[in-house]
Amino acid sequence: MSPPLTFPKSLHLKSPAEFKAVYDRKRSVSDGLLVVYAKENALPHTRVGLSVSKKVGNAVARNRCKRLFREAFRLSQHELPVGIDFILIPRNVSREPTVEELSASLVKLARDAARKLTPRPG
RNA sequence: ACGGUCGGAGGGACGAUCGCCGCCGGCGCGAGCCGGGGGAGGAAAGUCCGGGCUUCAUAGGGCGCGGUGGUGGGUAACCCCCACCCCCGGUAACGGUGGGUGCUCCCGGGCAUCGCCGCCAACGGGCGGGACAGUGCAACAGAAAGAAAACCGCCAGCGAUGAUUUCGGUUUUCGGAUUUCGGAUUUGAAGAAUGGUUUUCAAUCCGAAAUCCGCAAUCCCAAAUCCGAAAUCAUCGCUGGUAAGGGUGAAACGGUGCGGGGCGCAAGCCCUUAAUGUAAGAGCGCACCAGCGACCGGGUGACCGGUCGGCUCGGCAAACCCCACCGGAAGCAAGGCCAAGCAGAGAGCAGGACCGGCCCGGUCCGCUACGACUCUCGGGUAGGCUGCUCGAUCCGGCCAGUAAUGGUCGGGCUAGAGAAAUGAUCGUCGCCGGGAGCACCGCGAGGUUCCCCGGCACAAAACCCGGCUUACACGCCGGCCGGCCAA
RNA sequence: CGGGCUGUGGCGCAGCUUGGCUAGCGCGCUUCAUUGGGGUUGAAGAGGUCGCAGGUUCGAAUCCUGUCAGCCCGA
Repeated sequence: MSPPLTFPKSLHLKSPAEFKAVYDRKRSVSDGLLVVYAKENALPHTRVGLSVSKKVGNAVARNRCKRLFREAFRLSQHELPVGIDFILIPRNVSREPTVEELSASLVKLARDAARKLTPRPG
């Protein structure tokens, strides 16, 4: 039995202070689709925030981008490391990616970021 | 049916799975769970206007600043909407013209087309008050750019100069000499270093003028020079008149047309009469058009129509400005409430604070101190709720009104997020474009169905409304006008 | 939400207030000369819908209105 694939507001990053804390941790990884910032949050779950600039397009294009990001996070949240805050930033504005591509990219980048947060000596 | 033009409404549908944000009901101490139902637009956009709402004070007067500007309505209000007035633009059609081309014949027309002009359908555009309140602007060109004159020109008179003609008068006509001037030739000299070339001087020849001498010397004719007078013409100057005209320019005290006949030398008189006047020359007279003013009529009004007068006074205020009207400011990050936090300290002032351009004026607190207000400093810091969607609301009927819109009756509740929801992935259908063939219809061009591929716009609430503007794939509907065909 | 600025050759700017004078300056570009060649230098030349649309005016880069794009500031 798989756990529910919900995405309530408690899993959102909201305040500017929370965003600033994640950025100040300065741990980021990226590929052709995404830039991911990460920071430990000492909570029993993972949270996520979205940062989509005006370079993406008008309001319709930005909303579309954020919805795709949220759907990718919702569907793959149980494959991600626990207890970390992520910020997702889009790259490669020219083409709209699919949810499957975003989920695969997000899982890979989240695990890399988690490894960067807790570097194993040796 | 075609063409032109203007406008309106829409702008994917259904289903499955997994999700997001409110609401209602039930269960649960609670976290939460279950069920039901709702969840972007015509422009939500740009933020260009106007309001509601909130706070400042219940938003008052003047100045300043800003805005609006035909008239009459509508509205909570408006840089909005409706109707009308005026001006400008305007294609087709129509009429005119006869420029180009083609065809035709009866050789000059006809027809077709293109061009130009006029009148211009629906329609489009207009920050559409005021230029005898004032200050300004108009490059270049032009005599002159706003005020009436100056200037050119024309006319008259006077003067000067020159030319021609006429008249009158003086002198001369042959030869020689001198001087001056002009021309030609060759020679010589000098300068520029030489040659060439050129300049100057001298010599010779020719012509003209002045003076002198000789001859001739009576008159006439002719010619030439000079002087004087008159006339004409040309140029210049002065004075006076001026009422044609002045190539320019976007624009120059408006434009077009006409001005008869008879007698007489003339002045003048007579006739139909509108037909006069000057030394000369029309801005004179009349008619029409434009404009102005007065009166009459119509319209609530902007304004329109008619008659008369005969004055003819330009443009730009989207230059400053003047007039009329309107506008207090800030904005939901407005504003209100709650919880939490070790919790204050010092100073200033008798007056302080506020009305956010200035002044007047006003309001509140306090008036001799347990208070009000302001400033500074230390520590700490964290937010949450509300405002938040029932409203100039939506749908339908009826009534008033040309319309915008208003009234009334009935029904409905229709998103409320907050790092910000309204979605993601599929399936079926729809629409558009393309492709290939099977089948069917059709003589044929072609059409219908099935199959495959691609596409389906512009754009997302952020307190809420009314407008404006801009963007928009695709089809749908309607109004108005035009000519043609038919009736 | 409120306020302001800019748009002119390929690039960076001036001209706008007060409408008319040739739309100008620097760099760049092209050609020619100079050089064995290049640079430098000199001479000549090309290149501008003045963001777009409409209006006012005799006349608009300039004035007015609308619109598009970009930038900045404040809360």
